[in-house]
Amino acid sequence: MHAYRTHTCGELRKTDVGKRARLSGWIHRARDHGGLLFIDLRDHYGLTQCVVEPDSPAFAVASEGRSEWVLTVEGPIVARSADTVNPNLPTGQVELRIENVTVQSRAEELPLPVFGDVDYPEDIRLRYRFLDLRRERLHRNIMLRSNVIQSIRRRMVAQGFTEFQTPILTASSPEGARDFLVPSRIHPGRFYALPQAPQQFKQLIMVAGFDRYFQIAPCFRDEDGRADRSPGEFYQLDFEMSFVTQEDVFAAIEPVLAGVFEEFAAGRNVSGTPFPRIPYSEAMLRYGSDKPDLRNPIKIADVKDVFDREDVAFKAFKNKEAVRAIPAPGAAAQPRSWFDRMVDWAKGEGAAGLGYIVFEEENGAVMGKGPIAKFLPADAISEIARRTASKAGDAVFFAADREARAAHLAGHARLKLGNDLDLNKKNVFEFCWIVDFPMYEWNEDEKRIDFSHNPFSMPNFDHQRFLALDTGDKQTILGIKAFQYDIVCNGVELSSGAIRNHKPEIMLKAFEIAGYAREETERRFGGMLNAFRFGAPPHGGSAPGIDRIVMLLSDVPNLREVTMFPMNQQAQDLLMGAPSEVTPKQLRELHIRVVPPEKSP
RNA sequence: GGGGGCGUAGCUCAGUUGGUUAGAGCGUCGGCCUGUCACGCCGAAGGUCGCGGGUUCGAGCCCCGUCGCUCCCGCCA
Repeated sequence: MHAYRTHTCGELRKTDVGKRARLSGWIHRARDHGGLLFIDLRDHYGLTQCVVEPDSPAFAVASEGRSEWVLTVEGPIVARSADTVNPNLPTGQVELRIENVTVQSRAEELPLPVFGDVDYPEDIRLRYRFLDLRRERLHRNIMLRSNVIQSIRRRMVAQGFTEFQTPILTASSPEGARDFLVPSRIHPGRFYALPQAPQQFKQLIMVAGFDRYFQIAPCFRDEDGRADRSPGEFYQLDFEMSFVTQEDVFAAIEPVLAGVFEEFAAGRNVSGTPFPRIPYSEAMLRYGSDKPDLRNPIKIADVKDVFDREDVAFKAFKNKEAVRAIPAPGAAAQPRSWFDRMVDWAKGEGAAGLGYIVFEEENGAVMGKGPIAKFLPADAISEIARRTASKAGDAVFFAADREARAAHLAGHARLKLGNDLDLNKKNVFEFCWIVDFPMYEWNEDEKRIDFSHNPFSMPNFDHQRFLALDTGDKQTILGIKAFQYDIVCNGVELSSGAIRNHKPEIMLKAFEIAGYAREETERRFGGMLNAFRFGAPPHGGSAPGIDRIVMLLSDVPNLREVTMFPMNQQAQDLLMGAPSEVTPKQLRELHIRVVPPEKSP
């Protein structure tokens, strides 16, 4: 007989009755009846009830056991009587009658109970992560994560992709985030950087002729955390393809994502392929966001021209850069206080206010009510109703401001209304692509043109005209779209990707437009530019976030629920005690001197 | 860097307008219990009310500061 177990704790069934078994696991729960002792023994696979009778030589030892001790028990498998079967347990038909027991390991009083389903404070959960991970929900989430990654690998390989590893110690990279730096012992004063993403490497892999690459890639960014953004490190399904158009990239990755989501949807619906493609400008108008949650049926409308009409007496929205109408279906039934709370909420979001109109039926016609309705002629109100698909019983809110702020407020109001009015579809994964991102944006603070997203995207613009552009032609430049695209699912940005700019002249010009002299671009990205001078295939790819995929599938609001050993929001590992101080010897070898921040008095 | 919330027993929490010795459940320890599966019953131990200062006859509660955790803004594709 094996030293520790003949079966797992999730394995025994009625057909095993009569066998002898040896099980090892943790005491999940013990019920001591004095004359009879039940121990629920738990391992990775499940739970088995074990019984000791007082005449058993094992009784004395077993009755000492407490929660989370590790035991090995041995004895016959017996059937439970009909009235003692536990239908909630896969092993509930049988129990192991303990004849021998060995205590493998004792447990002190627990700082975090494994049994039960109570929420505990994050810092205790993180400090005792090994206990938290024993608990059913987290254990299940971590297994889901592993299964999702396995499924992704299988599907990517089936699509003809090959997995390669890229360096972890590399050079400071061109993404916008702060780098984690690693000092070089051999080269005083020089530093490696951990990759923010394997962006340049995967492009070099394409230049090297490997055609279709992927990697479950660790990425490192020294930025502050959020519930859906781990501080420090996270994983992406990084992939890249040669000789492809944007549509080829979509066609390659859609079935992988849709397939993974269907495989693990557990009864939830997955919107079909192809995913809808929504131009960035339309997303910002209709959803007020570049990551629209399509479970929410509300669509924002542009009504600036209605309020600018001469016969509209309402002055507050005149000459605003944008006026957006956010429909609130069914909201006419809400009390006045509900509308007041919406207005207060908008002020909390930094808005001057939030006008609204309530649509009511009167003599067979739809009438507008509310504080601003009396300033609008009937046909203006019906035009607003038409554009927002509103009918009697509905309401409409207005956001008027500079274009970006109006879109932002309208987008947030849309989400709030979807939640508050319970309008959102349930148990569904709604995917979409956001396409046609602008290549550049105007930086009002510094009065200059910036890359609006990834500087390595190919402009969707005639190449000859692009090379001939006057860098001062602001209007044309701000109108240039890039071959760049995001995947969004249920309002969560899963990935960003692009068809890359593989032509050195166009890249130098693209950077020149954003204010980088050719010499500077050569200096910063010379490695890649140089590679592109020796035969670079047109290529593109993307990088869906693994953690966020698992978060959506396991329906949790926080990345720590799907990460084995996460850091806290302050980017500390409370279990291992990272970051930590190091010895003076280590610092000397690395040519590092620490200058502590000055304490303000 | 900024804003909100939280901090009371090992754990989850309650704690009235500032008023006697700060309570409950789980856990721990002791006792009883032969069919439980959130076992039950009896009893006990366990507290720097995050920390420091202040107001007050009196502070878990009010004020100031500070630390920790968390969520958000900034930041981050």
